[in-house]
Amino acid sequence: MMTDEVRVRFAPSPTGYLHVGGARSALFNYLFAKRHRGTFILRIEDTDRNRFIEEAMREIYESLKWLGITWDEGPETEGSCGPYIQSERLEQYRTHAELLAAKGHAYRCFCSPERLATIRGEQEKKKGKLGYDGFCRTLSDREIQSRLASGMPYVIRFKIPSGRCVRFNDLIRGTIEYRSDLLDDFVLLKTDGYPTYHLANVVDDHLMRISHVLRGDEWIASTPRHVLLYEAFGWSPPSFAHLPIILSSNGGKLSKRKGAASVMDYKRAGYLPEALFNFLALLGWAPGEDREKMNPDEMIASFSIEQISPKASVFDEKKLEWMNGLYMAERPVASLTGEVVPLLREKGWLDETAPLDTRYIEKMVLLLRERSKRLSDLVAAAHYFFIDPVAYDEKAEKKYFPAEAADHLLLLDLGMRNCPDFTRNSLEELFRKLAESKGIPAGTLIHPARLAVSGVSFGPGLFELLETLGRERVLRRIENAVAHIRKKATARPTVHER
RNA sequence: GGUCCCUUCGUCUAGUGGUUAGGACACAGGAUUUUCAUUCCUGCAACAGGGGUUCAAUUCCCCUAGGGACUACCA
Repeated sequence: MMTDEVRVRFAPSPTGYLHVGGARSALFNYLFAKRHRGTFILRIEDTDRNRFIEEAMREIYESLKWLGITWDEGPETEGSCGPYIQSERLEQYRTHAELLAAKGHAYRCFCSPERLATIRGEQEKKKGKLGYDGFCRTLSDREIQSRLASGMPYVIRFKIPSGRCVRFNDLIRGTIEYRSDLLDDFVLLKTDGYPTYHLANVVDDHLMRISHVLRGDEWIASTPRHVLLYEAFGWSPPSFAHLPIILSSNGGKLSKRKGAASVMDYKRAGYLPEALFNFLALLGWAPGEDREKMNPDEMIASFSIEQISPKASVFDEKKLEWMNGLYMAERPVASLTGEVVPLLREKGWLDETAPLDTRYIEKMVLLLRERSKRLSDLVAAAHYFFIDPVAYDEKAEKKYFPAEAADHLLLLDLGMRNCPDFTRNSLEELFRKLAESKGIPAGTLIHPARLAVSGVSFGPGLFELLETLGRERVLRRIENAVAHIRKKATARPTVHER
């Protein structure tokens, strides 16, 4: 090793959206790089032309940026080891595959997909070892030349050495051993000239001087192949750490069908990026000291691979909700308002022809923020700030809209009409005094008033709510409610309720 | 089938050869409040099972069970 510089990479393949499991891998790489003042690299592994999805690259970039995970080298930022998109490095892979062939560590294989399927079928029947049988290993030069001359398609396979014990150290689990005889001669370069993951990964990690490979634990079983590849090239392998997967609450994989799976799903569900960042970091990693809510700098300061658990963890959305609530509470109102406005527009609650009443929306956000766990909850609770209630919650109406409530509301209407400044304090004074003069509990006025202005029986403190809504809206809604109650009262005699 | 990985409250986890096995989320109860939410108390709840090693194992070793990954010209 020339240097002990930390260089890590997140290497997704653009086959779809960025899964939260992938995001967590990216996050751990990021935290580790920052912890050691190293370099975090983004590399796109697009060597499968069949599964490539154009849209996916953009979604990956967008998801990472939204989460606040920025890369030091990679697409869009570049760096000294580019290009960082594998389809732009095909020459590199071909050269290296040929190099291995020349050194006797690899060979051309002309076996047809049909033959491969046949031997595979037989192996399955015999329940023996699966994998390529090495048929083309022993082709003579003459046979190879004649097939090449006739334009027969071929792949380049790695020649697995026999009788070897392949050992590597996993920073999270310790030593892992495999017998090389269990491995088959895997493909390095495909018929179409693209490399397989194994080749591209090893070549790039070496060329990009990657010091630590932190990746999903589905790669454990492939690691001995990679180790053998490094050896064949004469390179020293990086350190490895395999991260456990993230499961859904039912113990299975996290999937779109069972709710959310991608980073953008969580954005759409109303979560804040800093909350998801914090939550994801704590899945499989714990800094000790019972600390949970941490900002990125704190996480970076205490991050270490040794503290990562080898155990798969369940994504507990309830806990994410709780944590999101904490971040909602500390987000500045102006910032939260910026997040909420587009969502209100989607709902069609904002008058697009009028100028945006930011002051009003900010006051609303201030009232709703502490009782919302997600942006979507806040928006869901915001309707009556823009739309007059057209109906009232049924149970609440039975409880808070008795016939005499109309008289109470009318008195309040009169009082509020004459209330000099319409602030929470004077409104509260008005309510309390009125209740006192009528000899009734203040709640007898408060509850019907809340229902009248909001249509529901819960929400912010009534007086600040009234102040925020403003006199005009409040009086209009109170009068609507009075009319509603009176209409119901006169209708009642003709209606037999059960 | 083969190989490999994993196993502390329901969930995320801390932890140690001798602890009342700690915290957080969730859940339940209570306090506060004009409602809801917040907040604050309190409670419930775990070392997968079986063998060893040891004066002593949740902790070290082995086995079993359960879960998972890989076993492609996918990553």
